[in-house]
Amino acid sequence: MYALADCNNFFVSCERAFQPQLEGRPVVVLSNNDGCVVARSNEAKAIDIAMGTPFFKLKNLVDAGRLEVRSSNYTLYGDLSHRVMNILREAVPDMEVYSIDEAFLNLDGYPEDQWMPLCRGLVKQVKQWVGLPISIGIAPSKTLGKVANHFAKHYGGYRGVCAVDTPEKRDKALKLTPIDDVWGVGWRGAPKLEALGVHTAWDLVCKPENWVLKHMSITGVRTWKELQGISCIEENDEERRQTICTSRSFADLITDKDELALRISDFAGMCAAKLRKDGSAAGEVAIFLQTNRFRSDLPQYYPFLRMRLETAVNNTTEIVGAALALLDTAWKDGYGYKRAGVIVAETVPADEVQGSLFDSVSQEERDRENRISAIMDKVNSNGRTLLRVATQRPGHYADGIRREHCSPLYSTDWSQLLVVK
DNA sequence: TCTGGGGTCCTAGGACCC
DNA sequence: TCTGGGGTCCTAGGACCC
Repeated sequence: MYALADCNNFFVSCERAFQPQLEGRPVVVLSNNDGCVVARSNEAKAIDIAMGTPFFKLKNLVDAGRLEVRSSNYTLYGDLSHRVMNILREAVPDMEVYSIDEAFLNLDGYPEDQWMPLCRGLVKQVKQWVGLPISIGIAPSKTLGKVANHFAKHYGGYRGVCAVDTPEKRDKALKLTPIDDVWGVGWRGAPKLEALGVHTAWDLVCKPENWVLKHMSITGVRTWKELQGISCIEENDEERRQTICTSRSFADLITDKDELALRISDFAGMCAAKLRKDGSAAGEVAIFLQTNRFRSDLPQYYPFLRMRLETAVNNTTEIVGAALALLDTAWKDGYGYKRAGVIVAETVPADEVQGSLFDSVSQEERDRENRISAIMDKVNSNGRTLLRVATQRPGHYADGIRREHCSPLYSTDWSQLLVVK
């Protein structure tokens, strides 16, 4: 039996935890670069602000005082997420952090009559200790947990916790769940299923397995089983990511190669640090550049280049070097670059790297680079990039990214808090 | 003027092997 | 003119998630 704990309107709730004047008001949080809406309060949803709306379309609402807006503050959200997860883990150690605002708690081993009081207690505790509202759905599969969570979130009568733990409750819940609300059925799949006469989760469950396999493939069959309470989505317990990407859009178009090289160095350095954090090394480095696709008046160019490394590495110097070599090939004058990124792939455990006979870098050199990277990690451990290679950008990595409505780092940076006061 | 960032899994099709 | 059968591996692209 699973309990899916999910923070309500997470980014907005994080802002509200420190700015109670936002309570009861329509609030949106924007993506990086103040691009588009990525989180909405219930009041913002009520005035039909869609997920992904470009911010410039909402400026008049903000100017009229009818909408509150905040830039995304991932340092704040990450810190509050940790606090929530620690509370949940304390209560149910067998848990899987699924995303920044969601976790699956494994209730197996807890007596059935304790599920509800345990989860109600967690809702109350997270609100009291962190100031965030959460909802919990209890069910025998993760997909049904999502369904239960949806009811907990949208109907006040459940007081934050809904259990779909009997066949009767399950059938009733499935009949009330539109097919496009089902976890695993996306915006492309839903219209297709609608056309085939499947409008609710219940309609899908009523189809035979071979029908589901034919129209939805193997992943659809898993969803179909999960909706019947047969758990078949396992935890991804692989701690090593297979690919790691660091990318950003820029506030202004970049037309200077050296300027772009600074950003690419930064992204590559961040990828290398993420690799080391995972205990991984990458066998491939790739970069991509993108012009502004909305500017039909300007020439467009979307290069994606990659190179295999002789030996898998995770030190900053070599990853940055590879990325800059790719930039040399990818760069073309005459374009305005709006977005760029670095991807490291083909990851392997750092302590199981296969050496190469033909490696151009000696083991001594690499050991030295690895030691330097280890020192960088220690010095940079408070989240700030104080130590960097010379091709990286001076100043904070977020330079060049628009964040005009950003809250202070309330929970992690006392100096900023005092300045605001 | 202004439109995000970071992942995983599955499938189809091509290249290649015998 | 007629032109097999059975595999594996890799890649690109699609679909999904948050």
